[in-house]
Amino acid sequence: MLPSPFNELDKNAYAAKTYDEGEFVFRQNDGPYSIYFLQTGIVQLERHTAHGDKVIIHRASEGQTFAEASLFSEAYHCDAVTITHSQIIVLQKSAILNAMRTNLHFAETLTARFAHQVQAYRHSLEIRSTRPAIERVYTAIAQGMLTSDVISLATEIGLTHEATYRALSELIAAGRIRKTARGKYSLA
Amino acid sequence: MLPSPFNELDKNAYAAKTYDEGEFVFRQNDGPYSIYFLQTGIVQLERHTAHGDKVIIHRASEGQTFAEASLFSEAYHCDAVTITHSQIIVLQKSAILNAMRTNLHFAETLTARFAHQVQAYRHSLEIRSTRPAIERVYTAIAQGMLTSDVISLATEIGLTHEATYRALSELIAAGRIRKTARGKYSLA
DNA sequence: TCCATTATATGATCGAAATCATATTTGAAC
DNA sequence: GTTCAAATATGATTTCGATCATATAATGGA
Repeated sequence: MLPSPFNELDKNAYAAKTYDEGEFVFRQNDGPYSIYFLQTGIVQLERHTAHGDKVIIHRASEGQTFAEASLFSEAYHCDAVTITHSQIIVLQKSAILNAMRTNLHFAETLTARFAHQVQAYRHSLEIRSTRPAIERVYTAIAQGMLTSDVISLATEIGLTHEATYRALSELIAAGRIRKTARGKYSLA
Repeated sequence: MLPSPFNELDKNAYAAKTYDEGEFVFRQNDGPYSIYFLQTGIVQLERHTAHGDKVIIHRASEGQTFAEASLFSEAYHCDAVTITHSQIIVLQKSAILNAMRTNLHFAETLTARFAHQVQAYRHSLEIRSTRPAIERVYTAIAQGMLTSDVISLATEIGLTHEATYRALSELIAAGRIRKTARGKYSLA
C-alpha cells in the first residue's frame, strides 16, 4: 500500500487521515512535521508571493507522495490544500529521519526512490517538449506508455485526449502504428 | 565546483574528462560504473526501442548531474551522447555507494539533493502547464525566476523568447508588472 | 436488462503561440 | 574605438493543438 521504503516503517510512524475538500493539510511556515502519501483525492501545493499572488507549485494525485523535501527543511515552503475529499497517510518526519540514520537499507531505498523520481520527471519533461503532437504520441507508443487508456496517456504526455486520438489516427493512416484492439496500439 | 555532496568525495573518486561532439559517454547495457557531472557542453540520453526507434530521455545541460539512478541499477538503460564538445567529471559509482554507507552526512545530503531535484522538477512541470503564456510569464516573474536573461527564462518555462517578450509587453501594458531596466522586470 | 457513465473517436472552429523576419541596443573582444 | 555577437524587442504569418460538439461503443451498477 505504502510505496517502498515507507512500508518498512513501524506502524506507529504513520496514520491515515481524511480531509474534506478545501482543507489545509499543512500551511506555509508550519512545521514541518510530516511527509504525505495521497491514497485518494487531489492535493494542491501553493505558495503566496510577497505581492499576494498565489502560485501553484504542484498538484499531487493519487498514489503520489508529497512534501518529501520538507524532510530537509525547517518549515513548509507552501500550503497544501485538498482540491477534493482526500485520504492521506501522514508519515512522521522524525520517524523517517530516524530510519534513515539507523537503517542503512531504508536510507538507500529512499535515496533510490528519489533518484528514480528525478529520472521519471526528466523523462516527462522531455516527452512533453516533443513537437509536434504526432511525434509525441508516436514516441509514447514506442515506449509502451499506453498501459491503461488513451485519456490517461494524453494527460501523462500533456495533450488533450482529442489531440491524442487524432494523432493515433494519423499514425495509423501513415502506417507507423497498428490498432490491435479498442484503445490498444502497437508499432507497425 | 562539484555540487554538494560530491565535493566531499575523495579526489581519486572522480576525474575530469573531455569528449568531442558525438562521443558516447556510456552505452545502454554497459556498467554502470559512474555518474556524471556536466561542466560544459550538452549530453543527450537516448534509448533505442525494440523497433529501432530512438527515444530521447533527457538532455543534460551545463551544471547538471546525470545518470544518478544508475547508482541503483545493474546497467545503464540508455546511451549518453555528447551533442557538443563537453567537459565532464566522472564520479565512480563504487565510491559514492561507499560514501553513502560509511558517511551519514554524505548519505543524507545526497538524499536531500535528490529530494530537492524532485521538488524543482515538479515545479517546472507545473509552471509549464500554466496557460496562457501571459499567465505563465507573470507567475515566473512573481516567483523571481528572471535571474539572468529573458531568453534563459523563456527556455526554463517552455516558451519561445518571442512569446515571452510579447507577454512581458502585455503585462506592462496591463499594469501588472514594471520594467526596471533593460531585461529586468518587477511586479507593479 | 436497462440505464448511466466512461472511453473511444472524429468533425468544425478558433486562438494562442511558433515561426520567420527585422531592427535596435548592449556588452565583450580585439 | 570599432567590430561582432548576443540580448532585447516587435511585426507578420501560419500552424498546431485547444476547445466545443456530437456520436458510438463498452462497462458497471441497480
